[in-house]
Amino acid sequence: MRKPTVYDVAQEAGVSIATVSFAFSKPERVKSSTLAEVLDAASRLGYVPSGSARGLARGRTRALGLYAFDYLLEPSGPTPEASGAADGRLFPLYADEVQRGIELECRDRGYALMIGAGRDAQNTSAIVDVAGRVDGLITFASVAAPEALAAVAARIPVIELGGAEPGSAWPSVEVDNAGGMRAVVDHLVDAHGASRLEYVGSAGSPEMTARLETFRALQADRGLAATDPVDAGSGDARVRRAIEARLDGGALPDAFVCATDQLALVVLDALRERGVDVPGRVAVTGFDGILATRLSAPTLTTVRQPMEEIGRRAVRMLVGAIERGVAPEPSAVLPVHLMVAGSCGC
Amino acid sequence: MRKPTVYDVAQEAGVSIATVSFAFSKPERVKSSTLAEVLDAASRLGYVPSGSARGLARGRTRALGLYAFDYLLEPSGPTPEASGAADGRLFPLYADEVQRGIELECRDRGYALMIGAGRDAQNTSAIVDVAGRVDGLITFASVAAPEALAAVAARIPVIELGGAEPGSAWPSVEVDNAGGMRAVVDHLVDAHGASRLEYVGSAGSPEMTARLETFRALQADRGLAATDPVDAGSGDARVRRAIEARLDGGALPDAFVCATDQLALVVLDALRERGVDVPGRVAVTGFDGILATRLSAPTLTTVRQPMEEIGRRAVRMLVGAIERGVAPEPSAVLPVHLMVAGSCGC
DNA sequence: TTGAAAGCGCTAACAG
DNA sequence: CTGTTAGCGCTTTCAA
Repeated sequence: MRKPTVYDVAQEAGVSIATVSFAFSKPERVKSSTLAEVLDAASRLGYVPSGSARGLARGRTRALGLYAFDYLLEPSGPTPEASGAADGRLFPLYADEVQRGIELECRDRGYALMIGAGRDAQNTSAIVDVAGRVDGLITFASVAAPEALAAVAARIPVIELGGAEPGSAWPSVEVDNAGGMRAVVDHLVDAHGASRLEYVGSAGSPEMTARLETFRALQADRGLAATDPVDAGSGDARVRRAIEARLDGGALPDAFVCATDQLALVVLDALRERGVDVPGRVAVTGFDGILATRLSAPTLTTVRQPMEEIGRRAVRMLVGAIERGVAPEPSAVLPVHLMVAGSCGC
Repeated sequence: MRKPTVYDVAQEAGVSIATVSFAFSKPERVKSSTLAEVLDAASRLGYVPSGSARGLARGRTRALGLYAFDYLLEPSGPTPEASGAADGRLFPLYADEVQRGIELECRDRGYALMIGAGRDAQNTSAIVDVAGRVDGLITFASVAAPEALAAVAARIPVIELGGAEPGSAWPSVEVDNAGGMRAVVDHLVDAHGASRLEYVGSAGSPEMTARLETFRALQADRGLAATDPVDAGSGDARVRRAIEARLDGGALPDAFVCATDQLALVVLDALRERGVDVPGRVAVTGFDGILATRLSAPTLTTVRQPMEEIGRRAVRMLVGAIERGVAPEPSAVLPVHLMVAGSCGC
């Protein structure tokens, strides 16, 4: 007597399977006495409707998918030294905050959230696998192979967080990276008189590219000396080495403008190890506004993204498209805010 | 030409649907040239297999479910005053850390995770809804109606985090609440000579009950004066009021032993508002070991639970049961560690 | 208001 | 190695 189905419930209640189905999906269409009998029979049997069968028959699942980073490949968060604690990922990072927004909005809209993550970033089958189970998919920029995403986007609405490649058939939710970078550079130059700025970061996603390009354009616009960006690569080692090199060569800029908070925290830590005063001798800025920036010493001047709202917005766009049966609305660009703190000299 | 199916792919590749199916599920059983043709046809068409159909036919979904708290009903985290910041849920809480462990282990095991949360805690249909879509379900203690859980547990393996009611047909993953509470009380009494201890917390879940009962038993065993627990209820107001009352009456205990870190942070904050020195005039202890305890002033002495491991263990138990087709192994009890910090006087 | 019956897209015997 | 053929459990016209 395993796994009772509509047939079992129907038999138990002395009705047809159609009535059982109606009893659950459109209770108002069933005579109330019949309804009661069906519900009673169902609970007596411990009936649990099959989501798969329902999804197949309906053609919709009322679930959204999130294809996330492969955590293990991610940096483990602010370095222990920088955060003063021994564990790995102590503070919530950008992706965690965004995911939280997604979870909340899904709950609000009555959708379940299916989280999938492949072991290797460009794994086509993993993303297709989660796509096959949901009515709409959210993915972080540049974690899925574009061809796989294209196939998925042809079937269900897709939203890429942090900017889709230009020309993509699906929209994105991103922030005003250029505006944020401009606010940082303007502040550094206008309020603190900095002129030699060095960028720390690397390309790899539309967001990172936008930040770097904007930084370069600003240097040019303002007639500041162009500088080679410190390529962060993956892991902290390269950044630390680059900082060491600057120190040994005696060539410290007025400020390190970092592409992310995590990088900025590494820079801060590398500088502290060498006893370099921040912001006295060099300023440091971040980008994202994760919690750890408020707890570092000095606190980190950064650009705060509305992370929870990014997630919520993506869900709203998806649900709107799904329920109206249309393509999702065009990409959204959310505003950012400069948060001045100790690391720039304020 | 919407949503290509196995039939479309089969036609495009000139084979039968069975071959298409095999090409995806058991590639080694298909001649490699045929396999190539099928895969090629599939990608040409942008084929995305239907998870619903697959789940229905296979009888398994390779997804696990997590029925979470309804976040909005939750306290919004350490109070802003206590954490010194303006936002709501700034720090990851117990449930967040556990969820993280679940996500990681699911990813490691190749399972997708389906997250569901009802608007009202005892909502039977919401949990049954997620249960119908997955091969195994994890839920936090006391968030789901026992009858609903029982029905679900009769179909798929279920694990309750934080202790199932005695006599439940499903296992739980919990921690050594008694041992943790004993460590706290022993430390307070033996290392700090405290004798008048007041408990802050309330019942409501097996874990909370275990902590309170142990506290009482310890008071009795050690011949300490029995005290009425401060019933925390929901929200901080009652706790704050209780603290006020103690202060106004001049009757401060030697220590407030709190059932959770969040409560302890509220107590800490209420005491600070009144200028009461902690630990000078009264000690305070928590339970859980969330991040915020390391950042409060003073830092909080607490009992650290292996939160990530709790989540991981639950997933492992579930997957083991699913893949071996047996009932899950019996409940697991994980160890805890006393973390002495500033709030007890150390 | 209820029932009969035709799928939804895929898997897995079982044949060939 | 590949094709035929039943289902898997539910929804949803269309009739009654």
